[in-house]
Amino acid sequence: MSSILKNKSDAILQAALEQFAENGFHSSPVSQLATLAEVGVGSIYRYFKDKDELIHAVFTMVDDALQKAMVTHLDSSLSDRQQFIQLVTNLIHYLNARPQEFKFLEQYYSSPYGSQTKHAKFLHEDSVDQSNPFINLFSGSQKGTIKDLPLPLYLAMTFGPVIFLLRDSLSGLVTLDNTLIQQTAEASWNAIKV
Amino acid sequence: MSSILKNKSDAILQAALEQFAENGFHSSPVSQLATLAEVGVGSIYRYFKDKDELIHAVFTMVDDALQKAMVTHLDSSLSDRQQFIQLVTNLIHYLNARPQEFKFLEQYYSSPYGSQTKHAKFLHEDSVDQSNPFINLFSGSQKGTIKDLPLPLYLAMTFGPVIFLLRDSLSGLVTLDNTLIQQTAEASWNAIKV
Amino acid sequence: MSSILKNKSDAILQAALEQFAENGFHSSPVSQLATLAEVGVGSIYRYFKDKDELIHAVFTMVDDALQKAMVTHLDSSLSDRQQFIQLVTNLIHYLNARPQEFKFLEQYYSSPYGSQTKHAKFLHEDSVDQSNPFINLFSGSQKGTIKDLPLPLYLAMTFGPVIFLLRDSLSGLVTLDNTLIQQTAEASWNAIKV
Amino acid sequence: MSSILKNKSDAILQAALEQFAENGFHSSPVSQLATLAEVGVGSIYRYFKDKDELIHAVFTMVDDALQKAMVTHLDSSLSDRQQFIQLVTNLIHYLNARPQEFKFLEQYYSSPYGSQTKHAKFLHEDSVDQSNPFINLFSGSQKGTIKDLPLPLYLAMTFGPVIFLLRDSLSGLVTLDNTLIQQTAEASWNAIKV
DNA sequence: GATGAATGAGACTTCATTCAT
DNA sequence: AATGAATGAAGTCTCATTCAT
Repeated sequence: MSSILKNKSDAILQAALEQFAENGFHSSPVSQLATLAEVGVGSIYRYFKDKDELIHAVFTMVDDALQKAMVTHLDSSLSDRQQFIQLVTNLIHYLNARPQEFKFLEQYYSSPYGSQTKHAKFLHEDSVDQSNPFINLFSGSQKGTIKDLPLPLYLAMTFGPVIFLLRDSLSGLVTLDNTLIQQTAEASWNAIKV
Repeated sequence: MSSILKNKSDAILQAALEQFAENGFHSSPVSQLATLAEVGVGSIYRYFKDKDELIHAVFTMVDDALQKAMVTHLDSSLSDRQQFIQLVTNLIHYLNARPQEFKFLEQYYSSPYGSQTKHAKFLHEDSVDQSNPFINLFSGSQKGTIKDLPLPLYLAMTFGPVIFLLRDSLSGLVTLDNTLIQQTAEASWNAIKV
Repeated sequence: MSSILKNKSDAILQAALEQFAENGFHSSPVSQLATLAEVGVGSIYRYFKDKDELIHAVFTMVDDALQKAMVTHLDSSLSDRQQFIQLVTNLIHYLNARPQEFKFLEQYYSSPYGSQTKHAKFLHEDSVDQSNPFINLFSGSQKGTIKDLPLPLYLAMTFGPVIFLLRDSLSGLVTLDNTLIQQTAEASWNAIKV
Repeated sequence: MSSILKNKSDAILQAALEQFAENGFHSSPVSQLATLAEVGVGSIYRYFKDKDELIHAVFTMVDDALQKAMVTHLDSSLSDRQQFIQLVTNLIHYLNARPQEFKFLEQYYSSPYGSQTKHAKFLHEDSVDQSNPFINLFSGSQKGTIKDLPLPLYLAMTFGPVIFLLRDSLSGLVTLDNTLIQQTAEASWNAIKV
């Protein structure tokens, strides 16, 4: 048996992501995940203590990949504006191509699960290290390229519109073509630039 | 008699809103709603076909009130900029003071329930009537005060950041004081103004 | 529907007693209890928080009845010897006629459930009141009719042999006829009398 | 090789005894026994057909040792009284020092497992051989030292109180010091002596 | 022989919904 | 109209047992 997923754990995570995105946590019985992952129910409990832990594990998987995707092609030799637009563009492209990941995250953050985890990571001291492209970018205020605003507001102006648009895109209410993506990135930049 | 019925129905809706916001749809047994609303379980089924219908009814209640709140004090004699800032300010004040409503909406939209309903209403033809203050505002492009952008992008730049900030506010990650509200509204305006 | 048991709670307790005695706690699925009690599974959880609580409730029911049975016909005007023999006789008759109750108690006391409850009640201060026939009896040492021994030893000499014999009786290894019962009661008395 | 097998089998039996005594049969997963015995789960099934057989094997191990312990130091040249007291003392000392063995036996006998096995062995014809010290002792009636009672009653008066006291001792309700042990043995003797 | 990953039957429990009162 | 006791489908999780390595 040579599955695409090299190990059972990954097969379970992938199946869980699909089901959770499609049906929500509470309409995805563990038995269904097992069927989709082509494993026995009991196997899921070998790899994950319970359903909650599985949900968190899916989050970690999705979030890690998203973090990486966001900073792809971020060239620190470019202007702040160009970097910012690259970042937003990355984000939209990545998530728009991955509706399951986006739906999962939306659901996760607005559930009791995500209320603990949150995107608090952005704001935590220990994540504010120099290697974080965000921080370099938003410290542009010191360089006079962006306004001097509280960090949460930068984040809100960056991620808020993107999330809102992605929802509409997923609903089929709007088509996220390159023009719209470019317009969005520039509008966000205009919101925070000097 | 109809007034008594109205009261009972309202009591149920209110109890449901509280429980749903606090515990989520799936951790709010109908029996618990009944207890909180001080009615019998069976009575809930007299007013609402099933739990799903109740959830949608709560949404309608919350959404209607929100729509009204947003356009409060919108003086069409003011400048587009001032009207826009008033609108965003209304929205933030209203929802920040009503965490239950906000949590409910977040949960509703990112669940299988909301995926159908959506905030599609904003974009539906039949809501694009002249009496809608939004439309007047976003038709400012014709007056040269805001950029000529697709409607969904206006909405994204208006509501996206607000929602993002409100989440952080509810999480306690940020305090939404008047300064921050003002900064947010202006940043959003800068994103779309000419 | 006019059942023998006047209410559902009693029907459940009775069914549970039967099953527990026959198959043990862990081989008596709740679903089976429900079937035997002729109620729905869910109904059991209306009356008892969980299976553990049901087990404890059965114990209370059985133990209460046993306590009453033991002191039946205890005439304090009789001699200590006669009272003692009456007590032991009561106990044997009662439990020998009720194998289910006996099996249940045996199982309960030697399980994690009973380890907490124990027959500690006999030894607890607050049960050592004057209305307790046991205490009056075992305070016979002050009247010179029984030896001056620690209370636990009285209890051991009274109940220990009875329990042991009842086990054999249930196993069919011995027949507890009146002669044997009388011999047992007298042997126990001889063990503690002056 | 056989010595290695023996060790592995013993390790399993010992681990099983500990877990069963501590947690009960049904709260002792085979996997846990394996971990404690430091063997693979599969190995347990090499030595024992299934969990039931393991339970019975533990019983045999514990019971054999107990039988041996009881007749230790039984000097047939001593008086019946002295032999009897030695026997009871042996029993109490042995089991009071081995709470696991005692707990296991209690649980075994009051479970569906023990209902079959029972301590029937005492009463079975084939165990009533002359080499059994019990039989010699209880045939004292023919020598006029003990009353002429049915064998089951002798056993009840001998073992019943001991078991009852040991329970209390394990529960911490009583301390089985030498005085109490002596008093117990004598009380039992008084119950059956002429 | 030894191992432990994999399995699925089956246990406990919850809760939306019904319906007799 | 109002109630809430009763129900059982369905969900989560455990664990004895197997079998490929």
